[in-house]
Amino acid sequence: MTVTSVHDPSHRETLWELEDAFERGDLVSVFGRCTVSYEGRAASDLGPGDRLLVLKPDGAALVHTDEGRQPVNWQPPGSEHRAAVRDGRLRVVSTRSNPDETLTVRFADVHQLSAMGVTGGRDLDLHGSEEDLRTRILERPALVEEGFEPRETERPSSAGPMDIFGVDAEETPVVVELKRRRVGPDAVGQLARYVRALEEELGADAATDTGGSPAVRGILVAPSVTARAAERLADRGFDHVALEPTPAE
Amino acid sequence: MTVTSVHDPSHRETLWELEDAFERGDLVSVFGRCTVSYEGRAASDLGPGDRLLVLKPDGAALVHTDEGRQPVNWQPPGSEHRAAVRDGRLRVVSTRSNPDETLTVRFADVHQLSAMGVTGGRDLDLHGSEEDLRTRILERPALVEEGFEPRETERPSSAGPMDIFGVDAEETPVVVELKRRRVGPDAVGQLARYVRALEEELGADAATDTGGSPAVRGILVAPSVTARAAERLADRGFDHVALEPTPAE
DNA sequence: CGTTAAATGTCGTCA
DNA sequence: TGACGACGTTTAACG
Repeated sequence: MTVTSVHDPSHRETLWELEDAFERGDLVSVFGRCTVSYEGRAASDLGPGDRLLVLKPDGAALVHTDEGRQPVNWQPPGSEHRAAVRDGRLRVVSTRSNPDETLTVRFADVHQLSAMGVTGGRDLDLHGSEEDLRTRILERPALVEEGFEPRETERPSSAGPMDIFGVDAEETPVVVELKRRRVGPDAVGQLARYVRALEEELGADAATDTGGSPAVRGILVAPSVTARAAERLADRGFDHVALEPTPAE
Repeated sequence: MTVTSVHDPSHRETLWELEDAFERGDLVSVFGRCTVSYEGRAASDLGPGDRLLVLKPDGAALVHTDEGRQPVNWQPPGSEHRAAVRDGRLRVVSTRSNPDETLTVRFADVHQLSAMGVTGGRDLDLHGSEEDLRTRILERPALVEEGFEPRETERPSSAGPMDIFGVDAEETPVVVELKRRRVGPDAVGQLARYVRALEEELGADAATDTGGSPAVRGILVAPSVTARAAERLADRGFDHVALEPTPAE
């Protein structure tokens, strides 16, 4: 592991270090005073100020100010970084295509440059996602409802794949939509599309009869729902089951 | 503007520099070999590897590997950073509440630390957003349709505020939903909710008559729509108007 | 605070 | 490559 570090370098010196770092595939961070402009899906301009520019060997570029989780400007992985000195000023340009986008960072001053060859793990072990919720339910279907029997996950339909397809104790088809956290109205709409698609598939004649039980049931599994989502659930005759992706401690 | 920079510092030396930097409100970047663990809405663990840790004075923390636009782990603004040396090893912990979340970075080695007091502009001038699209239409309503007349923007309804409310040449109420880019089925659902809410508001009796024209029209303005979104638009009897947020060059 | 919808969302997966 | 939905989404606006 090698780290390059230069303090208050000249623009031309920074250029050399950047070119070397690109060559080596280093992860680069540059502190400096700069302006930033972007043109692509949208367009933006950012006046002079001190920022942190991060350049990654996979093509990602990030411009960070002293605030926010999000970079003020960026370029996604797959972009190409180039550096040059024009009129004695360092300029870093990152471009990509599809869509065509360009990020330009013009430095007035470079305060600090570091570059590091990165080794070691990149694989994050993350738990508590929607997949954990699915696993939990498949292991213990009664968490959804007594007598619920999962038949298929990611079952295809004309409205896309539904999270879990199964039947209830009465053998009525059930579409289960999973959300790892509190949901709004959009999730109900998603569930409704799956239910409708399945009803059509099973035959329009099987549609809800007046006063009868529905041909296809919809169950939304989520820790909780907003008031508006609850309304829409009631409208559609869907059920909500309160369940966390991981068991409460 | 002052930049602090130390190369291959000891863990204890890093601790001092970090505490000073927190005190000054500096933007900090640390290159080093570390493990990362997170616990909060979800939980994750990341094995040993070289990473870039960015600590911001507003409480944001970012852990970046050599890949991806997104940090592999992070903490949002408003968190609190603390640093300590335990068993001779530097440990940086960032915590926040509501929800309770903790990010812990344990360093095996610190390669480089830089800290900078940030001054200068943070205000980004961004154009090409949905607001530009709204402005464009309000200036030239015929872009939506000949005879379209906007009456209100952000008009409230029981389903939330609609982007543009107006009437067509026949004085039929029109709900316009704006999207700055190609849209999927979710946008049609959003438009449908607004149209239904407005129909209910204007009186259920005004609902679509058999073969008659609808009581309330829905128009989706977006550069383009996916196939499934087009289906749903047709189902609902809504129109699509192809329009970019900024005029084509 | 909670709710809602936008975003240069980003990122994976699958056809 | 485009479409689709999850994400520890983040972020801003509004009640």
